[in-house]
Amino acid sequence: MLINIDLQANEPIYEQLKNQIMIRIARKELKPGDGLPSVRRFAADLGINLHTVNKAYQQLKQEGLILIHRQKGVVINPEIPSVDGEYEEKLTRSLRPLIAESACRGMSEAEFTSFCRQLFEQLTGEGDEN
Amino acid sequence: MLINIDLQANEPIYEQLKNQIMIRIARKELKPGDGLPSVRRFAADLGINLHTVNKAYQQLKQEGLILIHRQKGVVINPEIPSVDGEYEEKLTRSLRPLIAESACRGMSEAEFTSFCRQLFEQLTGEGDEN
Amino acid sequence: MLINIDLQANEPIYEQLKNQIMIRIARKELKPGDGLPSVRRFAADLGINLHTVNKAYQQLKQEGLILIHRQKGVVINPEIPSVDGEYEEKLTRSLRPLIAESACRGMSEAEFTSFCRQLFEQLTGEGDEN
Amino acid sequence: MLINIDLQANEPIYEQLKNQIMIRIARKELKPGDGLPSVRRFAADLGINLHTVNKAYQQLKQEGLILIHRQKGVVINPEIPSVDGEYEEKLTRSLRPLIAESACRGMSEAEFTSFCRQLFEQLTGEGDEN
DNA sequence: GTGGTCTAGACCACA
DNA sequence: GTGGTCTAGACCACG
Repeated sequence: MLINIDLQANEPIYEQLKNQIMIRIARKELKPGDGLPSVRRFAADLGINLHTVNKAYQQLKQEGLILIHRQKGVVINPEIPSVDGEYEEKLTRSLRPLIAESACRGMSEAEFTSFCRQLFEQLTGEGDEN
Repeated sequence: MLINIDLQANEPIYEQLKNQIMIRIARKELKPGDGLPSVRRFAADLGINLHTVNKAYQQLKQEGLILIHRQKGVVINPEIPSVDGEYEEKLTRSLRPLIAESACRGMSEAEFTSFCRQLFEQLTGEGDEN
Repeated sequence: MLINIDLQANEPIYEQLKNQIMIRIARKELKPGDGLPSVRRFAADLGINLHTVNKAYQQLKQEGLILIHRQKGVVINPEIPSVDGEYEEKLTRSLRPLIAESACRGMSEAEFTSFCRQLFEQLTGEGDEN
Repeated sequence: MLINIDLQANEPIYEQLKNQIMIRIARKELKPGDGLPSVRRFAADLGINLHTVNKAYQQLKQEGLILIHRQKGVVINPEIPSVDGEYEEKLTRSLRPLIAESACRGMSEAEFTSFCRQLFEQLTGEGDEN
């Protein structure tokens, strides 16, 4: 579990943690059923507070990406819920301002989607490195 | 200047303001050289704090989207700086977590880029719809 | 806002708080749009920690019962979401064990529903006292 | 004894066990005098900890639903105590928040009691369905 | 040992 | 002054 936390960043630590876990799931470095460290263990490893890890876990749990299992501890949900209307709405709200600013700066639709495609491949592709 | 501010949203008000102005620029409802209301005027119109409008303006200025003249007031920058490395970095940082979560939920690259394309068109095209 | 917190009870404090607020909404002592104290104020009044109040508020917000408003602070949601399938499921999960135990002890269906009816009236009825 | 334990659920395992046993009693699948597996046996069958089964049994015993004989093992109490004031109090404490939340969401008294009636029938009637 | 809860005290972004 | 975030340290229920 190589996770890099930037304590100086504006992004809250629990958000960084959430995002890096999601990236690892997308990249299949973390597979459904895989275990995650306990809050205490993870907090110690990362040098952050236990509550901060807990907050990240709680949110991932609520989004259906992980399960908090009474015996096995924390595991990646084997059945991550697929995209629904609610998620599309949320995604739209996040994406719209980014697209707007890019358009302001003269990016064309093709350039923007190509930029996304690149990032997507970079994130999920070459998954066999692990 | 029809601006909708949602005081309940998690998004800070100054961000909402920034985003809506950028959307209007992208949509060409606001064209280079067009004027924006004064801080005081805008704050009064929207029923929000003067400092909040000011914060949005300052950030838009720093990103090069608007110019603040001491006398002529606030205008859309006729020469909005195009995309540079710094902006691409910022965009990447924002986009990556969104892509990661979408990938986790089973969205394919094609679906994601198509989703973006749709939003892009909706935002820039047919600007008279809203 | 007369709220009684029992620090000795098994029920977590934030749950007690949540429940008492919901009871007051059901009883129309708190009406849509009414304000609730700030977390700090409420915590001081109740003699509990600010985070405990915050936890109760966050959960009420997520259930759609309150709004956390950027200016006005915390208010009762004017449009509390009505019962949906998800809520019915949750209600079923809570109710089933209670019904099962009551049935074990010989309560008939009529007795149980009558018991509920009484409680319901006691909770919502005589609402004009305020 | 088909018992389903959900290790991911928020509900403690011993509670799940207690509830499912009570449901089976209510449904007359378990009749007064019927035997239950020994703690060891049950724990092994369910793949859970021995202490967990024991905790469920102890609570059921204390509530008068089962008897634990040193020799004859565990049996359903032939004379389950009927509803008393203490139980009514406990039931009220559990029911009140559920009623309050339902009322908040616009459920009428009739709807709530009808919901309960349905659950009650489903639980006690037609016991051979599951 | 695990997560759940609570407390206390601190800093920051927002308005 | 408000909520949002983070830290630290503590106790308890659960398994």
